[in-house]
Amino acid sequence: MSTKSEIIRLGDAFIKEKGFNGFSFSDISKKLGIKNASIHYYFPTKSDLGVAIINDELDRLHNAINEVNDKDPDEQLRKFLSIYISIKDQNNICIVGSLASDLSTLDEYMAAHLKILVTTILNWVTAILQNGLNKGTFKFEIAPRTKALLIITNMLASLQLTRLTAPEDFETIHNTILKELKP
Amino acid sequence: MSTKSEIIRLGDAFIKEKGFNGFSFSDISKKLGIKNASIHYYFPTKSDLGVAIINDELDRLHNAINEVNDKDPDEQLRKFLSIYISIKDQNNICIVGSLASDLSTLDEYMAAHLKILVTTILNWVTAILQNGLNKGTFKFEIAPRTKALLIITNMLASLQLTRLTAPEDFETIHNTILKELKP
DNA sequence: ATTTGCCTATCTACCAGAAGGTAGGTAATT
DNA sequence: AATTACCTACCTTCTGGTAGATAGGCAAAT
Repeated sequence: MSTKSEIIRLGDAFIKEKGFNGFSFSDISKKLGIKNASIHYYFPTKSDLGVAIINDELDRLHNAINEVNDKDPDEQLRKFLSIYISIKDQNNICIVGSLASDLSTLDEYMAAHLKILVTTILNWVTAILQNGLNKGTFKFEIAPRTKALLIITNMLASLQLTRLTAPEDFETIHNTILKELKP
Repeated sequence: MSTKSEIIRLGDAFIKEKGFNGFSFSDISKKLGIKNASIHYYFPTKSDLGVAIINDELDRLHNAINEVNDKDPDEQLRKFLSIYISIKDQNNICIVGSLASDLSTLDEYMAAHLKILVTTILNWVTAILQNGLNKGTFKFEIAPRTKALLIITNMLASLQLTRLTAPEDFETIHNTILKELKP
């Protein structure tokens, strides 16, 4: 892997572990065995790195969306939920939750790209739910967009919260979401 | 108000606005017109301040719990939800969500006190829901503790997320939670 | 075939400011 | 006399960031 993509990968991991204000260029350069200045060569400012990390996440999200594009809504939703499961397995939190928490410390560029990421997720889940409702795969009484917001907030905050409650709570929430959608 | 409680009040506000790693002693001292060293007089370390802020939140939570202790479950739940509404009105996020996001950068003392705060909230909401279920005020099919987790995660993450989606989303989520509990 | 020159990816060395924190002093209050 | 609530002055480490050097690779011009 190239140095540039290694920097993005490590920055992404640090945001999920410690938050955007919780890591420094030194944290990355020490792990890679390079100097701080080499990171500035690829990313002039920390915000430039932040934007690159968000765009990288957006790329992977688009890949995930395309991967299950022609599958049924149940499988699509499971694909969505599996993203959070793998974050939980690493004892991290989701990048959206991490950056949204620090929103007022981010500059306009990072905020704008974060907004695109959030909108993409929300639109994807809304479409999955709408589709599942039409096909009879899912059953719920509220607007698909609202249901999407409820499910996304459940997953996002359960990553943050269940590190402080019982270890099995995350899985309980995950299973309950699927169960409650069943017709 | 005493300087000490002003420091706690400002620290609390900064955590909700910028996160624990997003503010410094200078941010507080400048706002209060005192010197950094004066904050260290009351709180030797930043973690000491963090613990005091969490304990202060816990005090206010206990007050809120006692305030509606003999009211019906519907009013108790509205009291709980009103806490998030007033945070939203200030365009901030909840302190639990903020600190839980930065969990791995907090020391053991802050983490332990944060855990107490989370547990207190979860137990309170679980009790409200259990009570409402017994009395027929609420209707839901899952375990009260699980339902509490779902509602808390909805509120917590919607504060973070809805700053990036549509402005009315927060209120929609709030109203949906109440509506779905109706028998 | 060799020189010239530019591009890439790193380095060394440095900077100003902010971070959290400490030591010791002082003036007013109890 | 002791305590409280500040202050000045200072320290160390870390922060994001900059300037300029270097060494290798490629590629066109001589």
